[in-house]
Amino acid sequence: MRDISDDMRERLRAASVIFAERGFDGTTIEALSETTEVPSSTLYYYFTGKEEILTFLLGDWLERTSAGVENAICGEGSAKERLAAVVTAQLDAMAKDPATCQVLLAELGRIDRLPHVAEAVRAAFHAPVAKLLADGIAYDHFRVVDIENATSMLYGAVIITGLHHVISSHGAVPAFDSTAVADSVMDLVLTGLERV
Amino acid sequence: MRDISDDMRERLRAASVIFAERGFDGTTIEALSETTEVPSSTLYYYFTGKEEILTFLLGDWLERTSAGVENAICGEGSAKERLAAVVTAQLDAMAKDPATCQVLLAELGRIDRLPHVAEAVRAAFHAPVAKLLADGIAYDHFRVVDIENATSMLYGAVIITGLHHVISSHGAVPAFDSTAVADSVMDLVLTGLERV
Amino acid sequence: MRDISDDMRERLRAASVIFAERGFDGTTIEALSETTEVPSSTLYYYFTGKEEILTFLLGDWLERTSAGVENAICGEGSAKERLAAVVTAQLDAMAKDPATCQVLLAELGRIDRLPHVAEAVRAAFHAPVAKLLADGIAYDHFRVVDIENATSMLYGAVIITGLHHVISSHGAVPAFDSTAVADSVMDLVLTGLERV
Amino acid sequence: MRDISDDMRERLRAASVIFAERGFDGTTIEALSETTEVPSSTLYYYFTGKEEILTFLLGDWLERTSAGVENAICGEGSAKERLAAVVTAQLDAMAKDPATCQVLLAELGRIDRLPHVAEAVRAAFHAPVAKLLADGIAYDHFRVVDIENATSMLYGAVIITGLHHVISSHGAVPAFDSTAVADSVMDLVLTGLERV
DNA sequence: CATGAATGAGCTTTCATTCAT
DNA sequence: CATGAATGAAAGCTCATTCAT
Repeated sequence: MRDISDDMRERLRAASVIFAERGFDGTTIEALSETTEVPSSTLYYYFTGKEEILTFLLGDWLERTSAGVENAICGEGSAKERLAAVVTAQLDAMAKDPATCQVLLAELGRIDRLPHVAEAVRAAFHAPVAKLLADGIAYDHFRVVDIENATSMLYGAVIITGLHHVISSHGAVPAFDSTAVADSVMDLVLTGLERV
Repeated sequence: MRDISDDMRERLRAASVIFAERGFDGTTIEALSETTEVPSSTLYYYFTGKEEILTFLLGDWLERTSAGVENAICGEGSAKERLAAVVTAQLDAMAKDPATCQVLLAELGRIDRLPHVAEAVRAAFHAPVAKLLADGIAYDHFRVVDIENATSMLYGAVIITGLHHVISSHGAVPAFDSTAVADSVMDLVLTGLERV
Repeated sequence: MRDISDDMRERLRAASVIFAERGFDGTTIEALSETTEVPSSTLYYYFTGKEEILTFLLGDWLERTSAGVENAICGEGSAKERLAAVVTAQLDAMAKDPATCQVLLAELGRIDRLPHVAEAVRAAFHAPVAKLLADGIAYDHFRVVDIENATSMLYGAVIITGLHHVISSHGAVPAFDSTAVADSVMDLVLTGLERV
Repeated sequence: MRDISDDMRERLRAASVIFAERGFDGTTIEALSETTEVPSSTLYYYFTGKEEILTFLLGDWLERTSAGVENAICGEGSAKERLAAVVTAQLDAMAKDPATCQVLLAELGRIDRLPHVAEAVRAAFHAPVAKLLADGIAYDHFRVVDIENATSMLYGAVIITGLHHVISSHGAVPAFDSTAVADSVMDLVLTGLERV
């Protein structure tokens, strides 16, 4: 993958929408070429193939997401507050770029074949949550739970709820109010369903 | 789709594995033909195409899952107990047929294009949970929460956690201990993270 | 080809229309099966294949046409009168069964590969005309012309004019007034264009 | 259809022969590819399919034929002389490119599905003849006849006679002496059969 | 005798990818 | 550096045909 000029980066944004609408295999290079107005052979000049374009788009988004999450995790506050900030950052990234987030989730099944992306997802979604759960337990703010399961559950709750709102939004940007959804998520996650 | 003989139904089971390994688009009819030992033209005799085969497999599994869930929801016990039973039934279906469940989740992004399947997923996963949440709130066993979000979260928590264990199991059947995972899920969902 | 029962013969009539509408290759056995309400494997029981069905239909029609033409040629009257009767008989056969006649002409290009049919066409169209031309010249009723060319021309004039009317008729039966068209054809053929 | 380079145009000539030998449906893209030495995917790059290749070939020939006919019709001389010139031009085009002309006639039955070609046939064959018949009648050189029928007859006489000679010639180029055949045709058409 | 079930053979079509310019 | 032109490879799909019953 060659260095991507800012202009090219800009044009490529539109490619996410095509991937989101048609899926990876349903998307032809020609379609990407038409949408981005970059000749297909030029796409090949910059990328080694369709998969690398996908990787680039996902990587770009995950990088930005990671940055936001990183920010949240390093902030002040208790584990609980920082966890809320992390979830908000994750949902915010989804709300702001619904197309890319939809692609990511649609291609979850393919992600094992894209180790670079899998690692970035781990870095942006799993790792911060796992860390804060551990911190919270260590500092006695959280109950002692199975961290592995809890991380999966939180990851699942966040992305599926986010995806639900992304799909319901039919392409609006931002797709939903990330703070409100994050509050709703955190409320359940922290307090649980049960009336005590 | 013609009537599927029992023999055919049996052979088709193997197709799920191929779909799980390679994804829908990565799976060729020829591959299904080789795996099932049914000539590709015979597959076309029974199904209109690859998509109908996928629909059949998912439908088959979702039907069985629905049956288990239906059973759980109709049982005795409080909303809380029945919710636990539902989650256990869902995770149990996943553990017992990891390949099909993996296919389903890998193709979540495509599911809008398969309305029949989308409806079956709703019937097997969303609807029962939404109903029990409403019941639990009505009978004052659960706190008042946003049912839409809570349903998405629970759905996400269950399937992503299940999927996590399915993938970790590398093809073992059953893929994981569904009761143990269900307990873990229910613990967090009912009580929440926060130490009180 | 086995003996065709009258019932079968009756049902097969409808097949001409399909051949006429879709052409030989565009017609599937399944389409013939549906139209005739004879199962495709039963068609194979009676015929060796699609081509034999076509041959049967054309042969059937050509036989009837030949019978009419034979009648005309054997009748009383001068070569001129009998030629008119032949042309009328040919056009009449076309008008009465426009579908089959359209198939015949659409498949003219294939006819060399169906020697049996080619021979029947010769018997029903060329030979009678050639014979009457020779007779007419011999009896000094006709000018001396190149019989080969004149036969082709007359054949072409008759079938193309007939086809023109068949196509214009859009499926009506009879497709046109064969006597009127025959008069028109004979007028030109006998007298020529030139004002003398 | 993309712009066809001269080289491509040259290679495509050979395709007519295949179409003539095997008919449209009997001709596979692969056969065209082998004959023209153009890879089948390249054929698809230039044409949308087999039908467009046929259309191109027929269009090419009809254009040239039309040019010759146009020339004849615009020439000096009486309607009679110009009609003879038109018929000669038509037969000459057939003699010079027997393969394409054979394809055209073999696919006459399909021509309604190729409106562009049907129109070109009309322009090259019917229209000029109809016009000259009308002219000849108007200037009192021809008897008053039904122009519609007479045009069909003349069209039929010309193409069927031409086709007869094309088939008899077994691929020789030119396939026959167009002037001689045209004379023969015109003799009959102008003077008629009847001895007066 | 007639037919439902099954399939071998093969064609059209698409597309990722290359490369000369 | 960027791209228009070209193509190899492979997939989906159709259908004529067979045969056990």
